[in-house]
Amino acid sequence: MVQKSKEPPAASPEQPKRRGRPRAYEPAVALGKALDLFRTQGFAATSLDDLSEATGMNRPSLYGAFGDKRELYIKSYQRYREHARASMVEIFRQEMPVRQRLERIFASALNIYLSGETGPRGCFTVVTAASEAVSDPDIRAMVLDGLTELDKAFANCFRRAKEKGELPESADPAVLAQLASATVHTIAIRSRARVPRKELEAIVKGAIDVMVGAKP
Amino acid sequence: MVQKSKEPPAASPEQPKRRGRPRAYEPAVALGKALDLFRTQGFAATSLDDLSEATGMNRPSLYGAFGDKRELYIKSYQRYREHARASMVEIFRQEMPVRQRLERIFASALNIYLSGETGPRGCFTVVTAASEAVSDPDIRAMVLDGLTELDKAFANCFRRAKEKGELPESADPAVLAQLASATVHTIAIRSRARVPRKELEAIVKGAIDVMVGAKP
DNA sequence: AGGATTAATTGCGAGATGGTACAAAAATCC
DNA sequence: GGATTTTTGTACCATCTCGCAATTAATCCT
Repeated sequence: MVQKSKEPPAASPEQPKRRGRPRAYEPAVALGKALDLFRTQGFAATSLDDLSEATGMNRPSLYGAFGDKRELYIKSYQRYREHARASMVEIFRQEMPVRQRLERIFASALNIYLSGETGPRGCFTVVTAASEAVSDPDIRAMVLDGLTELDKAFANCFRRAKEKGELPESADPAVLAQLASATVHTIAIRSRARVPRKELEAIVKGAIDVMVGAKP
Repeated sequence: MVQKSKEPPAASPEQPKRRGRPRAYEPAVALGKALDLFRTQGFAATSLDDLSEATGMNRPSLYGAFGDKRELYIKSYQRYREHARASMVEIFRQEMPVRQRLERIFASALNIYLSGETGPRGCFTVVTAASEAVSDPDIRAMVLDGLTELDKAFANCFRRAKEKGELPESADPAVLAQLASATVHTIAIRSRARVPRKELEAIVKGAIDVMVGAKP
């Protein structure tokens, strides 16, 4: 049991005055705990007991709040994506040189991939692609969407840079974007093999140099 | 049941005259079937019943021949690596331009990743990295070794090219190698999301153009 | 206060899971 | 032919799996 206090959780901004017995958990933090587990262990290796213990909810409550295990996995993944997307939007808000923007994106990715109490957990999209995506069409569609979203973000980045004259006329934003995505994927995989952060950062630096030209 | 014939399997070249009851299966093909399953479903999602059915061996035989599930997984992975390594060696045997060698390597990877009766299965190293590698140190070490081996092969490829004057003096074989590995990883992941072969080939072509210069 | 409403808890059950014990079967050796 | 060796087949076990029904508890509304 983890979330267990007599005090009801800090009321959310607008409280729709829920009737009945108040929840003993906060859905958002419970979903976060579930996400943590799924990210590290994967779908099949995570039992409902694991989830129950981590969230502090017992099985029926989990079921009532999120549906069955698969639905919980999907909701966890959606939450993960929202978080990643928010970081991305933040990085794209202000104007800056391509190199700096790329550095920020990769740094953000590394922070996400290397976090974890028991060790790096990598990218949830990659983890899902490597497991459930082959057998579950719905999950596969979400993964594909995640991959595409990253490609588009990078393409957007390179397109802007080209418009500003930061890249040569010959540069193809789509190709560079897929190289950048590939770099994200490779560090996601390597991080799970416990490749040290320094090495991952070196990979990122090398990739950026190739993509936008070595720093003068 | 799959392997079931009265005739004993074609005697191996040197037959050490095994005593006792002859096997009803051929270890090599059984391991291949196990590998197929593990590659598509992953370790946790593959049950001993699945393995038993696929290999045509019942559980006690499986256990006797390969040890428990984890040992079987490890042996499957080693077999996968041996196969991949053999393809690589073949490609490195004869002299050829960098571009051509890269094209061959990536084509070989695509063939491996896109094969599978029920759909593409991707790269077993990536699949393992995304699942068991975080929790099992031995398996993690094998995965790390697999990643490193690929890096080295590509580095070797670019080093040779540079010596032959195919690449500018400024080219860094190690950096290019990691970009090439990243490309392998990204197509491994995308293949599991059922990205069509054409798109994967386009990604490969774009990456090669960036790495060794666009085709004149 | 009392009913309505919502959530938590207990505990169950049918089935799958990984692993093993034991005896029957099929080959070789003496 | 009988002993020996190795593999197979059947059956089993303890554990875990997911999901659900029934019950209890806490709050709101009237």
